[in-house]
Amino acid sequence: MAKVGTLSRERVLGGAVAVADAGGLASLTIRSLAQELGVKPMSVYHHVANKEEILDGIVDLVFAEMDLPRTDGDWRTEMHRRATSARRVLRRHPWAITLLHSRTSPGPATLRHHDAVIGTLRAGGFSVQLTAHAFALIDSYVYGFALTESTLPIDDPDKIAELAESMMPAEAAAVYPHLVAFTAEHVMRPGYDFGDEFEYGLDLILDGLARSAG
Amino acid sequence: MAKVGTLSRERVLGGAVAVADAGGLASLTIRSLAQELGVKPMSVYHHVANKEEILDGIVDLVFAEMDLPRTDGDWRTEMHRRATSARRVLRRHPWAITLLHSRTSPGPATLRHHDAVIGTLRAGGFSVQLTAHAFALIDSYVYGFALTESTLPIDDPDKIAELAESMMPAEAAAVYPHLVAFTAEHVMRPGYDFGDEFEYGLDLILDGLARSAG
DNA sequence: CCTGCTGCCCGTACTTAGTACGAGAGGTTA
DNA sequence: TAACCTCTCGTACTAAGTACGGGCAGCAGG
Repeated sequence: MAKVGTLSRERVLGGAVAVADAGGLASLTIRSLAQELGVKPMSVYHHVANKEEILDGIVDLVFAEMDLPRTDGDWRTEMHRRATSARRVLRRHPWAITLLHSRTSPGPATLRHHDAVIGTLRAGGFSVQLTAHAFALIDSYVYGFALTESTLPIDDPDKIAELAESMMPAEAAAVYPHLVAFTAEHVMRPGYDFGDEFEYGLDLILDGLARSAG
Repeated sequence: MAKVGTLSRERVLGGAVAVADAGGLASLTIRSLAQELGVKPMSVYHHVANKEEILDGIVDLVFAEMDLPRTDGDWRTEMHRRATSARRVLRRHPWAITLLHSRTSPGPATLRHHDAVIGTLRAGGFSVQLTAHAFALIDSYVYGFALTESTLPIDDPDKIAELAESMMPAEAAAVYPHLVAFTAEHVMRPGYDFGDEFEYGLDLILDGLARSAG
């Protein structure tokens, strides 16, 4: 698509994010990436060793987009802000959610992010033990929520009712009575938005942690 | 590997789970699956339409392994049991976690599972609204935790310290002070096991829900 | 007992993807 | 000007999904 100046590692990774955003992780191939960058496939390999390195690189780019909590701020405010930001970023790059966790070589932005989270909790008076609890709990929730959310046809609540209906033929009511009733009474109501659940869970978790932190 | 009798959809899906368990999702190819089943690649296609259908199928097999909550039991006990079971199953089949959420056509075991969860919450006195909250919260936590856990070199806590050390060169202490300190004070302690965090978070969440349920 | 149908298995081959190898173009330095 | 980099790309090999059609085995009806 856009071809400006020379290739570089930054342009390669930026292009990779653009391709993944546009067509999902599966559409990110060396060839599609090269086309996006206006070069031939093998040119890419002068800036990254292999595709793995591209994946590691875009994961770090995604982490870089998330707000860092401030160590000197109120822990609860900061945790809430960073969780909300993380979720927003993962909504923008749904492909990143599974990728984040399949990579084992974290980049600098990733490490900086975790450092800030731990630092904020410790500064907020959390013991090492409680920091570990909070870290695991909040992260699991945020990623898990994003993961669940990513499978829904986002940005179009109307589609959800449609989808739900197609998944639930009439016979289903006999076999899955609770699921069908729940869908009818809640999911298919106008104004339903799964994303609204995020705040509830996050607040419940932060309340629980606040109680433990004393 | 094992060749007994004729091929069938069941044997195909069972073989696919075995291959994925042994070598990860990436190792599951039509060719590797055929070899596991003792047949040639194209034979598989007489029992499933394509690879997508295999993926949908093994997701449903995984759901089938999880304990169902009992509608007539105490909601808290049942939710705890099913969350623990789900986590255990996902530990056994780590490849399933991301797969669960990339599939959009749920099978019967999947639907039955969700039906039982919703039914148990409603029977436990949860309003429709609160059921939605609880469902999203618990599931997000369980899947998110499993996702995080799946990236660790499981079943070998000693390896974790080693890994942590390799990820943290000496210079890192200056750039990521909190992360390095936390790792030294907590992660690298003998007896550390990330999996232990699961109970803490689950109890905190169930406590919070119990408070809301009144 | 033969004929033909049907279900299952497989041989062949096409397509897409990652990427090794090495050539060549252009600029830089000695 | 010659040796050297740096970057790009042409060619081609390998692995994977799977379309297409052939062949075989077992069963049904004549």
